[in-house]
Amino acid sequence: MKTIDKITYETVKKIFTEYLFKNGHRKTPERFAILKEIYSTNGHFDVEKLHTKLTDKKYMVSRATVYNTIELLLKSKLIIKHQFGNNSSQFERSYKYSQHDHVLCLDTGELLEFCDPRIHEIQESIAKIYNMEITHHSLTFYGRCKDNK
Amino acid sequence: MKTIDKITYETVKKIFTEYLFKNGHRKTPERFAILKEIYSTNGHFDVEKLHTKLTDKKYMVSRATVYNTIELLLKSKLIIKHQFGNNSSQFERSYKYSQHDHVLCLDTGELLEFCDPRIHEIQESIAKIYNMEITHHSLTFYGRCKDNK
DNA sequence: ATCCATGCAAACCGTTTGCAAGCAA
DNA sequence: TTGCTTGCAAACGGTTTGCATGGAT
Repeated sequence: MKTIDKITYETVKKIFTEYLFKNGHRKTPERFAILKEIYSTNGHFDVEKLHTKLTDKKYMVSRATVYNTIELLLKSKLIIKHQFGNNSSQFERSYKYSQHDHVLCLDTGELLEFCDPRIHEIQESIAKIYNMEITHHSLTFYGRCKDNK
Repeated sequence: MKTIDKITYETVKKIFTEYLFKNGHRKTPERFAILKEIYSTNGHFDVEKLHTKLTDKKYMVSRATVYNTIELLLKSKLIIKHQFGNNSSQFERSYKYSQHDHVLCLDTGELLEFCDPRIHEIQESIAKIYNMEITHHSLTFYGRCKDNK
């Protein structure tokens, strides 16, 4: 059983509260329950998984509200979205989570994370060549673990 | 009006024919019509776009057959699949098309291509660190063109 | 009291599937 | 002739939407 990091949660709660206030959205208990659930665990999740975890904990939130809140959390930069090629979108918390990329094992579905400074260098080259402002990127390597017999 | 490169088409036709034969699939006119249509144009396409182009040319193929053939073309490595974050999958021909990555303009939807050798270097590092065999990767930068007023 | 947010269910849309008819081998 | 392939339509699954009810302000 993983307990939530109180300081981290207080911080993201504050960020979210400010975002909601600035954009004229209401502070509803559902929205904070969802934020708390997300920041209570590490790793990736999809909407279904998140919704199930909430309802399992007897916190009844509708799927529609989860989708709505996910949208707000994306805009407030508290989570990021990934599309790894499966049908459903994957999300992960982004506050205090160092920017990283992924390696997906095609055999086991295991998802590893890595960080390589050369990506940032490539990004700067691209920005210069195309005269663009790059806001973000998505990099995933697909492969197989050799030690898998 | 773009005309198909005869030599390229003859080559991919041969590759596809061999793939079908080796895997016990039949050589149907629909499959080759789809292959030809794909290799008649550059750039990215989704299933809907491809299906429309075929039926516009009075070549009536069902969507189901397009999906089926796309699957075979993916397996025979004649096309590759991308998921840029929209709902629908994007594809592009891959034979004689140098491996490249993408830059997507968030304002215009314009899709640029680039190739940077450093990605291959990162890939080799990852393969070594995680003891994996990397089969492919997906890298997309998202940003905005500065010269767009 | 206002009116945005929630919850439910229906709608949506890209993709997959089941099945009868067609055609490659 | 055999049985894989096609085409159609229905099913599927993640996501979005419409609307009545509820609750934040």
